[in-house]
Amino acid sequence: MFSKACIYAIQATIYLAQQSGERGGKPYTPVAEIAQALGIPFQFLKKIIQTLAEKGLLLTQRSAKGGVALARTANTMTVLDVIAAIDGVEMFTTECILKFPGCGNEKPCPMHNHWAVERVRLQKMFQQTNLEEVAVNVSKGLTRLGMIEMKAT
Amino acid sequence: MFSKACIYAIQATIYLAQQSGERGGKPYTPVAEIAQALGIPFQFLKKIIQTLAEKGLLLTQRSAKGGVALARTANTMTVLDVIAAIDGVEMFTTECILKFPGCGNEKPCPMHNHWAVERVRLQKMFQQTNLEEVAVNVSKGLTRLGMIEMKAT
DNA sequence: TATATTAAAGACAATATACTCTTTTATATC
DNA sequence: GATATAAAAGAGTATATTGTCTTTAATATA
Ligand code: SF4
Ligand code: SF4
Repeated sequence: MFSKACIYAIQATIYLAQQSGERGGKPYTPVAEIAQALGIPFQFLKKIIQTLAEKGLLLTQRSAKGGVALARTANTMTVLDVIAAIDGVEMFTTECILKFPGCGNEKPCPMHNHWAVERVRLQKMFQQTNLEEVAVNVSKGLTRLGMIEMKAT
Repeated sequence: MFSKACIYAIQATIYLAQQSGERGGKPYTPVAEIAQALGIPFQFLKKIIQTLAEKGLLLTQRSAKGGVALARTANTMTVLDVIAAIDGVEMFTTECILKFPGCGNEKPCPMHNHWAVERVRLQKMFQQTNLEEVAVNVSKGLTRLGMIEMKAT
């Protein structure tokens, strides 16, 4: 469905959304902390975060007290925004099932009529889910962000 | 979404479904013909077809006049059957979005509540689509199986 | 200004997926 | 039975993705 990089990006941004409401004078979170907390390979996560920063989703700051932070408030950033930055939205638009070049309504593959309905639902689902609401559920302990449940902070 | 092998498997089985109603005294289709017609790498397709045969979806026959054929009538074989044989059904059951081990209703990831609804719809969609109906649409020219439209046969 | 901390950058390594080649085996047909 | 055709089997190659390492640059703070 999604690349490993994309999954890590989703986890990391949700983690940042969780932090953003909570640390008063500490606006940035070091990448090492995120990687540690979520069990994501540190060096790999750095590259992913660079990409997210290039796409304007994150702010980065070097030096002590540096790290990364969401570029906008968590409730204005959707899971789809994150997916779009890493894997792109092609899976919801053109490259879905049989991935024929130039496919679509005029030149459909055999699954098109069925799939065209579903993919809109999927895209909407990711678009309507913003990082804040997800982060709140994680903080409440209703869902987990990593391999083990995280305790409420 | 699906591996290349899985996509090729779907295309090939639909092609066979298309043939099955049409060739009277020629029950088997050579893999080379399928690969040629659909623009799939021949050697790769052979391996995929071996897997489908091992899983009981296809019958194979060596020698001249040999080839492969569907093991059941096309209207009793679903697209989900083909997907299950190659990529498995994990994406519809356990390994969907964030792919945490042991996840599910009790230990959900942040997308679980949304996704759990969608994945059932997706699985049903592939389960309710059998190869015959798809093949008929291809034969009618309503949909295409390869990079260019196939003409009605 | 010196130091410690952290991101940026890019080369590199490991793994997984996609694809190819060669040899062998079965069997229909002549 | 000899021959030709096509699948079976398995080793090998190529490419993409995932993950690691090292060096450099920025900057907050002491
Ligand atoms: S024809 Fe439709 S369903 Fe098929 S791959 Fe193209 S956009 Fe997707
Ligand atoms: S928690 Fe649910 S949605 Fe998330 S990966 Fe597991 S099964 Fe899929």
